[in-house]
Order: sequence, then C-alpha cells, then structure tokens
Amino acid sequence: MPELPDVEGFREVLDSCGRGRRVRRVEVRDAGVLRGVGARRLRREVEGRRLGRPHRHGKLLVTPVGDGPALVWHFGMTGELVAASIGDPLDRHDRVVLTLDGERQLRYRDQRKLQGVRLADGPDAVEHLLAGLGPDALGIGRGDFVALLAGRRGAVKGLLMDQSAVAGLGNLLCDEILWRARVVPGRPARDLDEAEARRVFAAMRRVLATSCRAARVPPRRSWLTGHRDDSEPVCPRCGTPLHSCRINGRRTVWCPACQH
DNA sequence: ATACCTCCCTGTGGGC
DNA sequence: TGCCCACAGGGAGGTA
Repeated sequence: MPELPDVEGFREVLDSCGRGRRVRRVEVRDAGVLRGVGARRLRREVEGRRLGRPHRHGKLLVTPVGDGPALVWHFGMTGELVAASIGDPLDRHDRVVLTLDGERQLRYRDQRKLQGVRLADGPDAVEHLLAGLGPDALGIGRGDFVALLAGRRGAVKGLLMDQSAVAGLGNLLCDEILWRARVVPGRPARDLDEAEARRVFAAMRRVLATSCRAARVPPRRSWLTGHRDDSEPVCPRCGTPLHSCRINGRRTVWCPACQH
C-alpha cells in the first residue's frame, strides 16, 4: 500500500492524534517488526515521553520522542498507522500499539512485516537513516529533476522507483506518472528530451498532489492505475489494450498507443 | 552504473 | 476440498 501519499496521511494521523501527547504504554505485540531495537529498550526510551512533530521523507516517517530519540516508521507494502481508542478491538496485524493520554492509541498495523519500526538515538542517527535517500519527491525542483533524468542510462521507471535518486515514489505512482506524461516506462531516462522530462515532472507533481489529498493513489477509473487489476485492461484515455511487463522486478503497465 | 537474483514475510486467488 | 504456485503499491544484499 504505502507510497508517499499514504505515508503523508500517516504523518497527519500522528500529527493530529499523537503530537504533544505523552506515551503511557508501548505494547509490542510482534517483535518481528522491530529493527535494530528490542521491545525492552523501545519501552524504556519511549514510555513516559511526549511525541514531537512528525516528519516525512520519502516513505519514511520520523517521530521525535521527548528531547532525545525518534521513532522511525517504514510501512513496506502492507503497513499502516491507525488512530484508535483504547477499547477498539485489536486487529490481528496490530504489531505495535502506543497508548497515549486520553485513551488514545496509535497502532502500527502490518500484515507482511517487510519493513518495520526503528528507534534512532538522536538527530545524528536520524540523519544517518535518511542519508541513503534522494530528495523527497514533493520537494525536488524541476531543474534538479530534469538533471537527474539526464544522468541515467537505465529505464526511466527504474530511476523514479530508486529511492536513492528520488524518495517517495512506488510502483503504482510511477506507472501513473509516466502514463500521464505519455512516456514509455522502459525508455532510458537520458533519452528523454527536455519537453518529455518536464512532462514527467509536471505529471509527478499533479499525481502526488491529487494522491496526497486522498492519502493514497486513488482508484479512479480515469487513471491508469484504476485499470491495472482488470482482466482485460484498456487505456482509459484511448481504449487501447494495455501492455504489461517487468521493470526492475516490478509489474509495469502502460499504453502502447499513447505512451512513446 | 545497472540489471538480475534471492531473501525477508503473509495472504489471496487461480489452476489442477 | 486441498495443494501448489505466482504474485503483490517495499527494500537490502550479492553477483555479473
């Protein structure tokens, strides 16, 4: 599920439900989602402290805890952050539950446990975790973006998916962006001319803006991604049967008629 | 630099 | 019905 827009939604959940509140209790229901920290240390470092203002970079979400450490959340393919009340029934995939002041809970829910929750000791450790990521997809400027494309030989979709190049775009967003920009996902990035590169950038901005409003890539029938699970998918723009292939191991869908 | 493979997990849907 | 496999909106690590 989670790409940048979903994580932005989780950031808002943390901001509205958690910020400024004290963590009364940390319940680790499945330690399999903890990365580089054990349940005991997590409880010791987090319980009794207040949650700070959450910050998102790409698909990573960082929550300062008190004046020292920070919780760093990554949601993999199936993770989410859910606001709940203390009496709400638990979901079987609720892996970590923070109980806050006022009977509120924040629940890290994740079926597949492909990623997880980290505890950074302080700002330097947060920086270290973010160091491998490129600029956030919502923050990068057009000039930098066009230059990024010009420097890469590989498929343009592969570049967009590469979190160390630009952070936050996932498989669905990339297909949607390239369809809007009318660019074939397998084109070498550096083969795009200036106008095409600018179209990709503009499409990225628009797709992200709309998706962030919905806190997800919306399943609209007017979007390419609203059709990818159809048994015989056709382009919502021109009706041509869609093609699909694999790029960097990910299923890739595009329209052979309106993307070039 | 880049592409491909495997692995990490769980669940679902299709084919037999 | 059960079994087996492929596949999935994530990423890391190793290899050629």
